[in-house]
Amino acid sequence: MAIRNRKESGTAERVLDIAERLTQVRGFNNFSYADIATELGITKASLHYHYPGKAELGQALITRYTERFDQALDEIDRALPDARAKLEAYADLYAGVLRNERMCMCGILAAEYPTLPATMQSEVVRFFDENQKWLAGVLTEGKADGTLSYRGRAEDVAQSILSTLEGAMLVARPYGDLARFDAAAKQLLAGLTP
Amino acid sequence: MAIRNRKESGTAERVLDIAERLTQVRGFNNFSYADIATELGITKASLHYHYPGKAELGQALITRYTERFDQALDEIDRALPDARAKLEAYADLYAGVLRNERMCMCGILAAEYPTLPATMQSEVVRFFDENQKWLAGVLTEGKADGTLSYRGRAEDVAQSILSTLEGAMLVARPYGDLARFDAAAKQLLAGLTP
DNA sequence: CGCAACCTACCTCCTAGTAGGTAGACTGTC
DNA sequence: GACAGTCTACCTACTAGGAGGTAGGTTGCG
Repeated sequence: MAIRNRKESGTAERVLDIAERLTQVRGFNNFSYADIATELGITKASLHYHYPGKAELGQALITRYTERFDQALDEIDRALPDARAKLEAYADLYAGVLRNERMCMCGILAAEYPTLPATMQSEVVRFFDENQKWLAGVLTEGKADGTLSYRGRAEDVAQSILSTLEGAMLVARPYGDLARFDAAAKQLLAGLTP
Repeated sequence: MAIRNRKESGTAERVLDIAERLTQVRGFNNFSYADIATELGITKASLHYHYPGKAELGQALITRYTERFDQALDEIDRALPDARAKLEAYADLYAGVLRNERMCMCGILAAEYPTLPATMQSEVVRFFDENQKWLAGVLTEGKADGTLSYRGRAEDVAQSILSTLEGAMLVARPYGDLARFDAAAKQLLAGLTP
């Protein structure tokens, strides 16, 4: 296959790479088309060719992010034996984002939520929903295989886990301190240990 | 005392009221001097009389917020008998903010952290530090009076509690669902029950 | 008077977005 | 194989509007 996959090497995708980083570091409202254009070495007008408006760019951003996250969850499901190991890998997914001095994209978009275009808002909620669904599945599995223990509905515990990890990222970033995140994650896991 | 406390009824304070609400709903970068001026019925130029720049306004915002939060913590300390009740009241402090469809100010500022003026950045960290210090005190007290139980250092658990509550607010807001926050808070408390 | 608290009238810079054009690669037809 | 038409990916040059901020004047009160 000599045909280059445009999706992986083309300008449109490189725009997303830059916009993704800027969003995760500064937030969706705190970078401009000019920032991307300068970094890419093209003009603002060319950006509008690829993404007619910032709303469309934003939607493409979340869609790709969610897809990749889903893939990562699939890989965890395939690679790891028990529910507890899956949960640890999930927390490490978040730690990895923080290691790059970024915040979870949907976490930062949640902070900006009321200012986002409607299309982006529903995608953010969908991201959280999917994560919680996956987590609830892992929790149910963990109760069955005996590697996890909790009281109440799996859905509620899943919400709580998601909240804790998003919050831990949020608070850890101003400190620039990964240990801070790890402490919260460890505490979380400890609370689910049989 | 016929002397009206300017700090409580004057324009400067009303500016802070509006800026505070706008910050907690939309973020510090997502409102303008014009927004405040329009709502207050004065001109932008007058705002600059009270707060020379947005950085100064922002600092005044955090300072007042932190002061009030500290007062609330003092009241909890005075009014409530045991550590567990204090912790519940602390979580309810957050729920109250969410009930007003707001996010914790320092939580939303943490999301915007890299874009904030340096003076505001250190105030945000100070807010978190003070909260964690207070929480660590309550946790130590709870271990002594037998109303709370946890493993590891009180400081680490305090970090974890703060993260969970901030995260629960962050995630609950897009859903406009207070129950979502309560579920996470309840889960948190359950994990600290002896 | 003197000062606090406002005002009008501006400025500069940055924002997303648009209009219209172009080089060059691709495609279909004779 | 050549030419016409079309498409992709960019460009220059521009717009309206909004951001924070400033200079200097006015008003009313102790």
